[in-house]
Amino acid sequence: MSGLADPSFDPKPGRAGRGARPVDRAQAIHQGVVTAILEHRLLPGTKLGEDDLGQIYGVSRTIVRAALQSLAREGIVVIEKNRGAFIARPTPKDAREVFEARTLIEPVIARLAAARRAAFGADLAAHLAAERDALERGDQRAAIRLSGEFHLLVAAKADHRLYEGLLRELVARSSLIILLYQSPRARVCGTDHHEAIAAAIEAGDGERAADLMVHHLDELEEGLDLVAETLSAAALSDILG
Amino acid sequence: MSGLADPSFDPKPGRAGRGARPVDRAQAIHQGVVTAILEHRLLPGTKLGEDDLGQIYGVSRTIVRAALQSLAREGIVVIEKNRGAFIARPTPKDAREVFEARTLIEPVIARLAAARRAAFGADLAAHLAAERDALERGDQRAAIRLSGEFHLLVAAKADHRLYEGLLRELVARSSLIILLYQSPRARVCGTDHHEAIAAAIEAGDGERAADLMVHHLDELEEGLDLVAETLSAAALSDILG
DNA sequence: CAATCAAAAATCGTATACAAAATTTGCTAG
DNA sequence: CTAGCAAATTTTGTATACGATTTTTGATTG
Repeated sequence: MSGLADPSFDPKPGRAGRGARPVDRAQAIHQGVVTAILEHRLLPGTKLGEDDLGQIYGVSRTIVRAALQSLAREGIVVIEKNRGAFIARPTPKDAREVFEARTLIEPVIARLAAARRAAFGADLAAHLAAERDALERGDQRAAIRLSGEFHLLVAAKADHRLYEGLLRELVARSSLIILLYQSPRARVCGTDHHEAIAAAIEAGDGERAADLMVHHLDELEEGLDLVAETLSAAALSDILG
Repeated sequence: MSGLADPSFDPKPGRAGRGARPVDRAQAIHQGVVTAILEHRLLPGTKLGEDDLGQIYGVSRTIVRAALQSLAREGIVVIEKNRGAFIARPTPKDAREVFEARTLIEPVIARLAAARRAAFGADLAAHLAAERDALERGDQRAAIRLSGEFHLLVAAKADHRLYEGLLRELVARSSLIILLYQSPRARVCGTDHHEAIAAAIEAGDGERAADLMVHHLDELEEGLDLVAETLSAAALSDILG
């Protein structure tokens, strides 16, 4: 039906026509696509046809267009003139830039979160429990998504809107990067790092939290194989050759 | 005709109907608004009516809408449901966040630029000349805009797309912040700081460039009066009371 | 049988039409 | 003269229509 891969495309099924709140439909589509990316259900290169999305969400192309443009500005979707919208394929350079930015910003976020730990509920603990649970249940998709959302949760606690919004974008892009470049040997990220970071934050030890965060990100990046210059286009012929 | 202030609204006049390249019209509107903000011709709170902009640029509301959504995502325009789009009014907290982010990112950018100084033309020198010239001519608007563009020029030299795009957003927001909060005593920024930074970059001294950049930003921020909690809404009644 | 090219189908870009909401205007009453 | 309310106007939200571009299909030819 669409582009390179079709991972049984179905972000946020059956959510249409609810009476609760007719919130911004474009936002709903945006959210649905991002979640699908976070769960590795939408793969890089997948085409997002305007009519397709419109039909899935029961809205006109006008709304879909707004959502796609929004996604494009975040760099997780690429719009090619007169050709359509596709899930982005970050290049190795993109990947390095994203991780460099995260390594710069996230320790700062961790410090801020640690400084405001009074405002915490049991949110962090609850999240970690959910992460562990998904891992034990073998729910790979939820585990991957939750792993990314941990970072966003910390950012939310830091009470810094700008950093939070920026990180949201970076995490989504990271998801695509990991999907494209994670080397075979790299193990699925456990919750150990997250738990250690959470502990430092809740102890109010900002420096330690920041250090652990940097270490965590470095290890994540080391698990990538960013030499494959064009895994992108070459892959298909390699697989089937 | 429109909102709070109407600074003889006219971003990019008479540029329509050129034959050169019928590039993305939404991009043109975006650019026009940003430039107007950089030149302090568009003031915070100004309403950007869809029909108004459409008429000015000779396009339908569809295009205008795309541009406004793009501007809104960058935080320099606020869209209120069923009320329209307005130039944003950054709060003091917004202002602090923006400057904190700039203080975090720009020294890194300066280091990157210094490391790649081989790729420089005489761009930096030419820009500084333009800045000086505008200042001597007394062209306040050009001077303010060029001052912001200096930072973007350095970022462009750093060859880091992500940081460059992010800084573009931060600089535009800074322009609004300065307009809203610059304390009366703060002198108009001269070119001294920029010249020193440029010199360090061209000498390949990344550390010095980074230090100077931080110092420059700190001084910029110190020139702001961020205590006025609601200069925004209160101002009008204060002025006329 | 492979390659080329033209017609057909699908998809995007943009303008416009209509409904919903907010703002403005103008009238009336106190 | 001011306050409050209702009609009229303006403006935004969304769907749809139509032209332009790209992609696909299928036939034709070397």
